[in-house]
Amino acid sequence: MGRPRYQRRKEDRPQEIAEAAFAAFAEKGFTATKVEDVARRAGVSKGLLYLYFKTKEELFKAVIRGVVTPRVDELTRTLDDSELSAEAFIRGPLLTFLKRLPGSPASVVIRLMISEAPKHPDLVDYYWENVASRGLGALRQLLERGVANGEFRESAVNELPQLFIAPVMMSIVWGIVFADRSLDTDKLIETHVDMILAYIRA
Amino acid sequence: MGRPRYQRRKEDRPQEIAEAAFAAFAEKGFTATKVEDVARRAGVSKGLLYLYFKTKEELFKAVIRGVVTPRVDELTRTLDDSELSAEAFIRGPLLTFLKRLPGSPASVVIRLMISEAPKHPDLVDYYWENVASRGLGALRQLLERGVANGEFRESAVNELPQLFIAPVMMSIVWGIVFADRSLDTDKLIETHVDMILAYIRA
Amino acid sequence: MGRPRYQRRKEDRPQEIAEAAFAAFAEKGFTATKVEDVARRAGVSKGLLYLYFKTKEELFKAVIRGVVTPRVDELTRTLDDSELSAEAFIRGPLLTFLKRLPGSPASVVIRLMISEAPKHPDLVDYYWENVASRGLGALRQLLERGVANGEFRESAVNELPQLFIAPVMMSIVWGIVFADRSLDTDKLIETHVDMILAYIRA
Amino acid sequence: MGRPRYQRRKEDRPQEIAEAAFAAFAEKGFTATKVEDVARRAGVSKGLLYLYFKTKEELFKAVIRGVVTPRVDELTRTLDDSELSAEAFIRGPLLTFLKRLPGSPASVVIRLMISEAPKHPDLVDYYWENVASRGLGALRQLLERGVANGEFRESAVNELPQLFIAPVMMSIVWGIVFADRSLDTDKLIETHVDMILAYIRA
DNA sequence: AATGAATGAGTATTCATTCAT
DNA sequence: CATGAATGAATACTCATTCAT
Repeated sequence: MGRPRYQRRKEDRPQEIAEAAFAAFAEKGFTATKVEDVARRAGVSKGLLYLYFKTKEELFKAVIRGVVTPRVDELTRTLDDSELSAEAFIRGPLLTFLKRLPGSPASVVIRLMISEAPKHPDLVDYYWENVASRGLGALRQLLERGVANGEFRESAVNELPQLFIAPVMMSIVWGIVFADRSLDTDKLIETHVDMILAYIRA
Repeated sequence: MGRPRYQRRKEDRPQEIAEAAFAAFAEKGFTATKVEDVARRAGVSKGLLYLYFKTKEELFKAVIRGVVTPRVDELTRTLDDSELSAEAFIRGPLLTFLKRLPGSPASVVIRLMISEAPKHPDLVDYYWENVASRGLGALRQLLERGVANGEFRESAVNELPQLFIAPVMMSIVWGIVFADRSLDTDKLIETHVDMILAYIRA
Repeated sequence: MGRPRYQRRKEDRPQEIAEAAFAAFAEKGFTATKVEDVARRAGVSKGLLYLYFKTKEELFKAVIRGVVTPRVDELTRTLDDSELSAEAFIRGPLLTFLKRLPGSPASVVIRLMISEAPKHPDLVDYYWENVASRGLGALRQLLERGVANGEFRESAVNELPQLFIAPVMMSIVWGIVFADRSLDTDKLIETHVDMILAYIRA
Repeated sequence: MGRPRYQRRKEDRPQEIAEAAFAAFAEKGFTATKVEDVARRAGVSKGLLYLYFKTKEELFKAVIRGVVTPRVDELTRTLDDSELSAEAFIRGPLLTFLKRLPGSPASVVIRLMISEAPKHPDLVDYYWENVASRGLGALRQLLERGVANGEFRESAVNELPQLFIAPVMMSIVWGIVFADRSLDTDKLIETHVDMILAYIRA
């Protein structure tokens, strides 16, 4: 009450609010989350929230961007840096990355995108440009590298990098809908990657 | 104006209303759909809607059931009837069935389930019992038949029939989020099935 | 269902509906009673009810009149017929009559009048003319007879026949509000009458 | 128009709203009063009303409590303080108190209790504990004091303190139903008290 | 005469947003 | 900057009443 936590500076405020909002959206979804709850969670008044975010929608978009951008940067950085063979990269860093997704904030973002996409076309645009097309592009590049150095044969998989994502999406959706009815997510993804590699190996 | 204000059509009403509701939910989701809109779409007054469905939630559940039940019945009937080898069945009727899903009402149901699951646990239960577990059970049976008559080797796929569904889910989610940014859904599913068969063939 | 009960004749219908309405009003009050419930209770369709009573209000008024009229007639007849001395009459038939009121339909009518009076001035007029003023007039007459033949002294009671009714009203209101928290109604009324007689005896 | 649309007055609001609500309930009863009307009367928006009272029912209960509590406190205080003989007390402060009731807010509360009792059992409980049983208890005590110091004889009145209230209730009900058809309330109550005293004097 | 399907005005309640302080 | 009191548009649901059959 009396003491501000962490000697708060005004620069942190938007970030703090966005985090609170993310947590709230993760729990209840966008529509069901009340602006007041977000403010309370952030330890801030409603008025102040509106000082930084013009509307609830603005807040939503900011939150999505805030979560998504660093994550995609991480992915592309990983891909760029790698010195491994394509297969070794897929079995190593990529597999690790994919297996992490279902339990990560990314899964929350996907849930939010699925629920809200129809009402937020500009958010979809943003997501497309900054996440989907970049991610798929990176995957495509990886596959092409594999073909170029004789590891992989040409195949339809080259044009459908979504195939890599499919079991991740399956796991995420399963988690959203069936929460408690457990599915061995790791095994699903591993088997899937194994299968792809068997299929495209030269 | 042109039409009579009063139109007795007791038998058809529930069905008509449910169809209008399905269309509305498909467009805007459950929460964003106003009961009044559903009524208008059905060419009916709000009051009449409430005569047949006690609450908006009841209506929702009825709609889901109405879409889901016949579809699942179709699936299990298809599986039961078949005289084909497991692989022939997968490449034939099953592939056809899977390829149809992304453009079908099923995809709407899945979107609704994803958005509303957290608020409708009983609906999830219903969906689990009548769709998910039955569908997965049928797939598992099919794979076991393949193993039994020497077509398939024992493998992880047997325990993860979700792998069959993954590209369908991917396609559906893609369609929800990216609507217009086309994805060759058929090819995705075909390639995926091809890949699975190559993987599990004895 | 198939057989009409009691070989119903159309002449009885309004009466039957009114009785059903009275029962419903007694249970839930006027506002809380749905026209549909009345119709169901009467074993009749809503449409037919509206054939006999133009509005719910009409029905209400008819019901009040139907209950009230015969009861008042009984009272005035009792008073007119009597050959007894005033005190004997009071201790006998009148006391009996008063003690019966709290458990009788009259008490329902009073509850309804209290709740609905502000919205039904014409009903109040009817009630005043046919019940209150006639009843009070009869009581006044009785008291005057007692004075005339030397039983009672002149006193304020003559001008306030409401004093006779007071404990009855008290009992009725108590019953409405406290239903289960019992009050010995009979004793209350007896004591009260005893007290009055002691007070006015010459 | 003239007044500012915004008027911060946190402390007073609940009180102001409760008063407006009391006035509205007094005029039209609970059910017939629209929340919007209460808000308008209080010069406040619907939303603000709901900030202070969670539901219309809550508001109702708060109003009843607000009116009832001070009045009962006044009564019990009066009784406790008195140094008078029982009869002097009855003819003095008690008579004054009783004569005031029919024109006071208490009468509104009683009307509301009569109309709403069946739907608000918890309100009845509250009323019983805080008004009825306390009031009757005080009266009983007073009568016992009179008996103890030889002023009064033992009589049924001791167990039926409701007898004191009867003409007050009669007056209140008369006022509710017949509003304009005047009744000399004061005289009714005075005569009644006179009568009781004559009856129980030792 | 009799039915009950159909209507739609009416009402409690919620919540994003504003603005006096 | 910061607050949270205040606003009011939006929405699910009810029920007296009508009218095609």
